[in-house]
Amino acid sequence: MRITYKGDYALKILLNLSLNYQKGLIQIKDISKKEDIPIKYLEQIVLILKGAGYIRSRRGPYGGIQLAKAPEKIKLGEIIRLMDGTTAPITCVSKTEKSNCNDIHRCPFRDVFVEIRESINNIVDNTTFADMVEKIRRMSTKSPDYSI
Amino acid sequence: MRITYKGDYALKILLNLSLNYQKGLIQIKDISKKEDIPIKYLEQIVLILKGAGYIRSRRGPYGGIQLAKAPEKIKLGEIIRLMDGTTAPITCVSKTEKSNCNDIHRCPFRDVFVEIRESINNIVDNTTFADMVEKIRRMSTKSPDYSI
DNA sequence: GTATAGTATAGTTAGTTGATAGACATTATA
DNA sequence: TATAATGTCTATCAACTAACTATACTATAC
Repeated sequence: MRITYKGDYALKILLNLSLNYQKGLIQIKDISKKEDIPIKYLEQIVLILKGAGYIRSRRGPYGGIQLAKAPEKIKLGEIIRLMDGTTAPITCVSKTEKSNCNDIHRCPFRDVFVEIRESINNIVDNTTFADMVEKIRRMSTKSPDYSI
Repeated sequence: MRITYKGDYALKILLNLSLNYQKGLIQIKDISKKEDIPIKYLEQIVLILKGAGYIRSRRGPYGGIQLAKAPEKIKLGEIIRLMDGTTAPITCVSKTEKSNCNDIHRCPFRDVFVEIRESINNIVDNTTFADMVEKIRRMSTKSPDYSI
């Protein structure tokens, strides 16, 4: 698994929205400024997240975006797979992408790769954005930097 | 971490050499045929492995390559890092590559990424080519396919 | 001296990533 | 209803990387 900027940006977007869950709309340009993400690139990522059902939006003045699901219902793994593809270290052991391994039964590395994949999944599929929010709240009771 | 063909090929090369450890030289072209790796690409990878001290070679007729270290001394992690870079899922938590994270103390994802990195390292740095050889021997007592 | 096999470096091709640009659609409100 | 604010959509591009290809060179055995 490799997390690219795209995936990292997506995580940051959803984190910001999670911190403002049920507090109204947040504007893309404000997230752009706060997280230092190029606005036009951010827009594209937002559209993907919206297309996948994670975000709701409203256009026009005072418009903006907000979470469409509760933070505790969104796992990091879903977002990483959505943006960057499989969590497997190599496609020959991916559950979500095609492989072209030809001697699947003789390769001694395979078990190792499967073990890695499972370790990763065990983490990313058991961590939600609610966990991230809680971590921030614990880190600083005031958490001034995340109130947009 | 993502393992590319380059890394995968390197693992296969060293596995073949491990299976023939202390049994003389193996020719690049034979590994190329057996593992179906384009020979010119394979040569480049062999040079990297040689430069890093994993392989010894002799040119000319009856030349070839062989392991320069015992299989139990070579960890999968070393090879993956050599060929494909850090094992971290994102450079902000890499020990071996530079990062440009600017709020290292406020990012709640960081701990998750560190946990993933450590899980991966725990696997790849505790598995050697001797383990792979043993796995093959167990899988088939004859292991006919690996005798070049 | 010639064939063999590794060494070295440069070039090619295809795909991905990260980003920019501009036109378009929707909405609030004056 | 006009206007400005905001998200939506599509196209394009530069940089990078992966994977491979080509060609010339060097050392060695016989």
